[in-house]
Amino acid sequence: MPIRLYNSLTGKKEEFVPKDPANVTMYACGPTVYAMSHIGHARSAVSFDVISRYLRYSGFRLTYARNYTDVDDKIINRANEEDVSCDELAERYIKAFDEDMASLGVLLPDARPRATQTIGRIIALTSALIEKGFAYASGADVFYSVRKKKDYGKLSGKNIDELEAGARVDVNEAKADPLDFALWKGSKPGEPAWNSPWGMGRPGWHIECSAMCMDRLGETIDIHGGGRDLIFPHHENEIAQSEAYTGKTPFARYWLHNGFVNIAKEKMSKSLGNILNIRDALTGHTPEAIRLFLLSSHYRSPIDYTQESLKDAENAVDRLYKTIERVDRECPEANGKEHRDEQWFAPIIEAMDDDFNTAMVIGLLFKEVSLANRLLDEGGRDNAQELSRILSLIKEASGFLGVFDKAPEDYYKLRRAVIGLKISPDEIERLISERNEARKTKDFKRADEIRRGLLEQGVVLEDAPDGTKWSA
RNA sequence: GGCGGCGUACCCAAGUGGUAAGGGAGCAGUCUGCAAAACUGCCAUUCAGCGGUUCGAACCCGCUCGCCGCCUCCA
Repeated sequence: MPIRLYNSLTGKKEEFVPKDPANVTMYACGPTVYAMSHIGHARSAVSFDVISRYLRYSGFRLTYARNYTDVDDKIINRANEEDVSCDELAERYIKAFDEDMASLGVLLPDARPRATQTIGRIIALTSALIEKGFAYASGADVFYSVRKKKDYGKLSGKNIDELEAGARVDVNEAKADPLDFALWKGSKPGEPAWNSPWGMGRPGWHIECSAMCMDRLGETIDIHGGGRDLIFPHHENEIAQSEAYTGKTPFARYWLHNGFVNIAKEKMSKSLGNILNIRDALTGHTPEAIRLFLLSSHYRSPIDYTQESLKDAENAVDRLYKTIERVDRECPEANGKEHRDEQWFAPIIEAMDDDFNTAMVIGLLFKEVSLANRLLDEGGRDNAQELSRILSLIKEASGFLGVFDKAPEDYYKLRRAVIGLKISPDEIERLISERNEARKTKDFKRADEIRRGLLEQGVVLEDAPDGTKWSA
């Protein structure tokens, strides 16, 4: 079964046929590093992380690049506000972004180019576009002329005349046409600047991605991704300038765009003050819960972040690890045996092949979790074969989902740290013994008192046939 | 105004032509000293509404209503 994916360029789900299956290329737009990254950045990164993992899982040899845009108006403004250099500011937020991604289990892309390290290529591209007649210098600025390429608008479905009528574009006398966009901007004193044929200056917004992309992956790539909002103007402009430069169409064979994360049904925005940083989301929740939350909907759908939806994800992760732990305990012989069964795994592959339908995969996994518990209730050891199959299945899927890949005890350790459990495991064990003494002498009042006390501190007790278990 | 998307149970969410996955919540039962967890059963004759195509539609077409995104920086 081939992979099918939704291509924003054609508006259809298409079979994925890479240019060269032995060397698949993917580029995802990374953050502009001027502030802490938020849950929306996390969604984009997690989506393309899963896609890259799955392409590799499917047998493609993939080169995946994700950039940092580290020169930009917003960075300059912020750096001025804080009275630090642009480099220092960018460096700080690149580091923070990397840390956030690592905690969410996002693997490092093969290449992580920075705009400021690709200036030579940007200048070369800009010069070439002028030579080819697609761009023009105006003072110290260089603009791309959108009307020069007749298929401008093919990604976003816009046409130039309607955009013109929209009149929401800024008026700039230096431009021949209000819709033209800057490839190169002459810099004011104090701004980051590089020497160029047009004087000291810096790149415009869209050109850096074309440059980094070509630099790392070549003139035609297989997959180009990013958030939905980048379709216009960013990706539209990337297509225009790249195709004008190379003369090759298409620049990217498949365009993939992830949906937004809304906060309680509202778009995150500075004016609403509802931007949820990854770090804030990470206090009080395990990274795995956040990742599961993000993967519980299809990557193209909008999702709504609420306290409750996170709690749901948290419960689901707990349920899964609790079940794995139970299998380990009640049927140890199920563990360790690799039991890859194509037949049983087929529905999961089918779901992933269908435009990376992680929500479906998660549904299928939880069906297996229910089955595992039922088998254990019926007498685990008789079902070792079946249980080991389920364990293998979860392990296999966790490889590309990036969740459910820990040992249960590691997960619980992390969870205790996240919720800030004050009481020590030793103290808990001591109280459990005390309670079990009380239970033996039928002093249930005392026993319940201890249980209630622990519950108030976030510790839940379970009296199982083979002893009392606790969890946070 | 232009372009695009969405509307599936109390909540979240798959399913896109063959008769409604999964999770959470809730209710009842098994187990338990009581709980918790797990399991079992119940919980959408129906997929915003109305028409149409079809042997058959949540899935295709048309219209209506509602919500949202992009068109300006944005993941």
